[in-house]
Amino acid sequence: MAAHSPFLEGNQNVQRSVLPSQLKIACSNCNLRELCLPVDLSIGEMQQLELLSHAKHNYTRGSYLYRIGDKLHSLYAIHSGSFKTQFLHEDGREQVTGFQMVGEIIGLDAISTDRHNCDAVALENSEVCELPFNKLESLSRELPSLQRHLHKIMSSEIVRSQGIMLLLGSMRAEQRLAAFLLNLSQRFAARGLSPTRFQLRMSRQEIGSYLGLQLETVSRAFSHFQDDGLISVKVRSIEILSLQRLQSCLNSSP
Amino acid sequence: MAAHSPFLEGNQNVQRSVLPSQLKIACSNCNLRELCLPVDLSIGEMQQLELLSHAKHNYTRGSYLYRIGDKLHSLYAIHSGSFKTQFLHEDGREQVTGFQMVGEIIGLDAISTDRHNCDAVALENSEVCELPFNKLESLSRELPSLQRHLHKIMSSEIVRSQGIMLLLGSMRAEQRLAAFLLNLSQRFAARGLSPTRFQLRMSRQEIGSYLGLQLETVSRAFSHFQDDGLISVKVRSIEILSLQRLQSCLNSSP
DNA sequence: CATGGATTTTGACATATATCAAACCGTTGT
DNA sequence: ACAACGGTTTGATATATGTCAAAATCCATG
Repeated sequence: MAAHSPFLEGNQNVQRSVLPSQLKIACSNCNLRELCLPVDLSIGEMQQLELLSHAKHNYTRGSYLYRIGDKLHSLYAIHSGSFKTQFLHEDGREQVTGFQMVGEIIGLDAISTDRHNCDAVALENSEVCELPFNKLESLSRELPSLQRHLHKIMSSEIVRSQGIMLLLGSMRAEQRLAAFLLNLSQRFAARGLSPTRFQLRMSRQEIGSYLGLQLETVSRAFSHFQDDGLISVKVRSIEILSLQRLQSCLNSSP
Repeated sequence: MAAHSPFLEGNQNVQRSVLPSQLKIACSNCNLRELCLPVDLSIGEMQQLELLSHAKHNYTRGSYLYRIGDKLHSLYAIHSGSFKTQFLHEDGREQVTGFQMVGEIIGLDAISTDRHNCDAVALENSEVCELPFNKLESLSRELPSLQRHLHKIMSSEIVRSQGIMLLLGSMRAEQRLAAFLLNLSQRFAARGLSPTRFQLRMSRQEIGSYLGLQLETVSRAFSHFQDDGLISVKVRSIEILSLQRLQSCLNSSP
């Protein structure tokens, strides 16, 4: 989706040198990548922001970060690990609406109603930084660049959803899976991780739910890609052998 | 989706009485329903907000409010008429991502990249109020309730998209159409218009694109609902005969 | 009021994906 | 090491929806 700029990363101290046009920082206690990186803040402002996110919490695989109906207190910046968000259908079935990884912000769904509209579940043991939403709002009233960036994050989420609507509405199984893998690839790349070899932290079931497919169809699509030499999968480990050829899967006509 | 509260509507003058807890207003030159209604503003603040939206523009059926790639200048409050938003696929096909009607805000997709990520096309002759985004941002820095509400509007859009993901990912043709009609019904109801008799301003093709179906499938679903006595359709005119029975279509298992 | 083009409906058929079922792993715990 | 269990793969079949084609209807225009 959105192009990511290169960045520095680390867990060193708070003080950073301010680089010419783009402030490159990593928060002392949390990689607030999404929230901080493109924002052009002074060091003093950064410190204010960091004060926001003093609380870091751990979540074990399968535990809930929040549940449908929970009151909105905070947004969360994922410091390590990953989550899924899911709607719960009246009739019991669930639909995965997204997978979130390191550096992404989770919880935006709750702002409209003051209550969370989906569940967020840890896919592995994970750490999140809590960003009390009231404080975020008041700080963004003082810092126009933070305000703008908060708006951008929300708008990105809208654009992301629209991309998935496109995927669900007009792509077939293998195109969907290709799009999904390429999206993961880009997100790993943007974090300086390998864009071709990574772990799938979610089950075939969850991938299927996200892509509007049955788990068997997902499995078959994986097998097919493998037979065609596009990827090499071993259950949860995947290597993309040709990003280019995978990309060309997206442009098949019907 | 979100519950709508009752409201007053009209094109009278600016001055309004402030009701106990909820300010109920209609802007003098634009029904900024989405933007104003749930916001608890003083009359002075209201006037500031109205100053924002002095520009009202007309769009004829089929004309573009904005196009993919256009620079973000403003959000738009629909004063009359309706629009569709659509993505354009690389390979030329388009996917409708939403239909917007009176009182709704359009343009939120552009904030993330400073450029519009979809086309917005008038479905009929329509009027919009322009809300320069810079002014909206600076005003919302001064007015916390406006800020909060702007956030809510964006978040609602996120939740709306997630609802459509659910629809596209796990409902079949007739369930999708039922959900679509019920959603329209609610939105008409919230505007004080008939929830059971209204015009469909979009083609079967556009409905299909939005619902991830072919136009023939949409047409067949309409016919089927009609045969079952749930609705009465005559091309673009529809009457819902039993909201309740239509609603029960949503809960069929597979 | 008649004509022509676009939209919608209906039909027959093809196909992608769902569904059901069984076999195959990989992991966990005893 | 073995058993037990959940997740995954693979196979056979069913079905909802897509596709193609023709007829019917609507709507704009002269």
